[in-house]
Amino acid sequence: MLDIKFIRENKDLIQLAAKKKHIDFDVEKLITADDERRKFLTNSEKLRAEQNAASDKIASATTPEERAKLIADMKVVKTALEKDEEALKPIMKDWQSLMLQVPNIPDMSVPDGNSDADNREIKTWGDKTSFAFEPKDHVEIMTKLGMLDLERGQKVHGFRGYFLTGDGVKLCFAIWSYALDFFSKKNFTPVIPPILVRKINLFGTGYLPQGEEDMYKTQDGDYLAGTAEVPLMGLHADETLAAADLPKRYLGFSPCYRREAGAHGKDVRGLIRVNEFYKLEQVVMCEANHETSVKYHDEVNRNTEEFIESLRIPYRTVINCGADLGLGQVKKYDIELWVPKESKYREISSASYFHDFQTRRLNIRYRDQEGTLRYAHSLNSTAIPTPRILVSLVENFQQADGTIKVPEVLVKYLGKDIIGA
RNA sequence: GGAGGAGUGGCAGAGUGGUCGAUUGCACCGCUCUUGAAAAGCGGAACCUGGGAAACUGGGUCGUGAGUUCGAAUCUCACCUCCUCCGCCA
Repeated sequence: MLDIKFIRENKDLIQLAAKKKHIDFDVEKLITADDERRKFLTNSEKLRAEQNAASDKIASATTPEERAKLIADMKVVKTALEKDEEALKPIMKDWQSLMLQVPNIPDMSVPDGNSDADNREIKTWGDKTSFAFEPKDHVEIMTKLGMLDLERGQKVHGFRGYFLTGDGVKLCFAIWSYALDFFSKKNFTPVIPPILVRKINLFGTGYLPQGEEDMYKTQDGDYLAGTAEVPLMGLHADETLAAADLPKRYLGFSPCYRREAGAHGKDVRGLIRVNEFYKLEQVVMCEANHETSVKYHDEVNRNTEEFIESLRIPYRTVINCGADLGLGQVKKYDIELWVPKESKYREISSASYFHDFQTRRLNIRYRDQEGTLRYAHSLNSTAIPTPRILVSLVENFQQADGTIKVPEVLVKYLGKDIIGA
């Protein structure tokens, strides 16, 4: 959500933002609705002022006659007020719905584009793994080593279901433990949040109203969030933080649920796209200025890059183009890992910043040095998702005999240096 | 699942239809006194929002939303949260 005053003063910017993000939004419709809203609001405030003044007079009326007269007068005002407020209701509803559709403005450095194919590569790291043998894909490798059972996963869950078993599980635990140590050193506070959340948190983070289709909903009206970002942003909702406590750095660990409603034909095999997975997620709330946001954006993205580098998996980093940005995102980097069997880079991480788009919706503020209350800035980035990371990990580290060499940094967590030996 | 009780400013805690946006205490800020501090005294101070260059000024906010009323922190209803007891499950 943006400030309506800002929107009114910068409607061209908003319209351009919508265009760049390929979002269908007409800013003029909002301005018109806002004009209406203001008109009725001003009128009802005037009537209320009248009512408040009369109310004092009624209280101090000296004679019953005077009192009766004043009350009779006020009945007329009351009727007018009721009429005005009745008219205001649909206008407010329309206005609020439009306000939730206003896109945040992408940064200048965000490239134009129509889809993720237009994301701009800004960095590559490591050499694409070469093999002296015909490499296998992760499904074959993991199934043979008793790490993955897709067939039974589908029996139990259906399409996109999977069982991780044996060393598949142990490898996940090793990655989680390593990630916990790694990110704790970067001053992140680990958090296991509720992932079953109230609707309000999803509106606050910008996943609703637009993302309804991609979420699982319970019979109580709660939702299973697709990322720990949602509860971690909700954590400080309606709070005023101490400026001295900023930035807040949280490392969330949670299961994630995604219906993948718009992706039925995509990635139908293996562990790339599943309905439930686990993810460690970085969330940062910082003071409200652009440079600070940019600084932490680079920091969280770099954290994940470093983590991947320590695993020694080849990757590239891209700047997402306009069309690949969410409603509230100002800028986003994706990190993509090399998947040998597919011979392409696949997304593993997404780092974005929002300015005060989320904190405004969630009412997360702090008092700055001048004592002014300000909405904090928020950003988040994947730290590491499992089991998706296993796809690249096992494919890049597979050996001719079908075993997997364990990345050096994970050896002490897994307790062995070869899987399948 | 059933039965009760409660939600008021940073905290504690009054207020049960009208000068209440709210008594009071603690904490906080300024001033006086003091070599300095403490203590004491005096004064200030909630948040959101419209208008205004500013002074200032209108509206809203007592968990949330709706209702009754000329008027609601106060009455009614729904919801949320917390507490106590009973039951059930682990």
